Amino acid sequence: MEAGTKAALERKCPIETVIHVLGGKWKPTILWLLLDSTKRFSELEKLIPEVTQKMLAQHLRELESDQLVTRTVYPSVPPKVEYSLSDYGKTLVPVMEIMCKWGETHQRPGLRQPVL
Amino acid sequence: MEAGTKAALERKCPIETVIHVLGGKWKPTILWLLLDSTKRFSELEKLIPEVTQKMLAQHLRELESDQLVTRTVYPSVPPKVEYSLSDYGKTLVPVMEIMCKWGETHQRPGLRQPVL
DNA sequence: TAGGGTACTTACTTGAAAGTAAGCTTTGAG
DNA sequence: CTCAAAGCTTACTTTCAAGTAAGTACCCTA
Repeated sequence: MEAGTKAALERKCPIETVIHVLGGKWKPTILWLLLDSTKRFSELEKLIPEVTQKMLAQHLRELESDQLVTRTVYPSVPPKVEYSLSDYGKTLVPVMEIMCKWGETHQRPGLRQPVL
Repeated sequence: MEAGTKAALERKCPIETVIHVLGGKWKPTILWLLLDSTKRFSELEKLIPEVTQKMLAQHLRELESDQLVTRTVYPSVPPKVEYSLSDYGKTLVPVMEIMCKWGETHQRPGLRQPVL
């Protein structure tokens, strides 16, 4: 660990942890959809038409490695893979809800807008 | 507005709005410090030694244009500029608190860690 | 007249995230 | 024998946030 890193860790705002796990371009949307119900890869593709297979796969892998999402493979042909919000992922739900609420209320013209 | 954008806007998760305003590398830290009290540019520099003047200025300008932060210039020599959390910025406090809490609880080894 | 303090800005470079396009695997159906 | 379906992976390119380093403006003090 290099000099300064420990101090940085101590001062580092825990908010960044949340931003880190939710911070991928499509992650909030994916989690939001999974909150509703378990979904297959192809269902997510259809529900988020702008996302590429690469990004969807990558974000799902990251959410899985963060343990927010559970991946279940059914060894059938053609393959079937289901993604669902884990119990751990569900601990994020109140956080997402309050973020959502603020976002809805305060998303308005005149402020800098996120890039679509 | 190009094709698809409207649909994207409608489906777009409001969580992204929050991530957008808090999403700069130093923004959560800056807001956290301003929540405590009004601070000068040079004070923020000292409190966040890793940030460069460029990034601090840029983030402060963005927070100001998002109306979360108020910038007050005192026309003295040498110049004095104070930054404080606006009333609007204060509406974000409960959101930041719950994010912080989740971050503190769930920041742990074994998960993908944010880049320092 | 030279230097110092405060609060920046500008030009350039680096690196990570995201996008594009194509390929792979397995097996049953035509 | 070939194709389609599902769920990816790989190689390459583009975009954009962040970092580096230097410069600017102002007036005061020594």
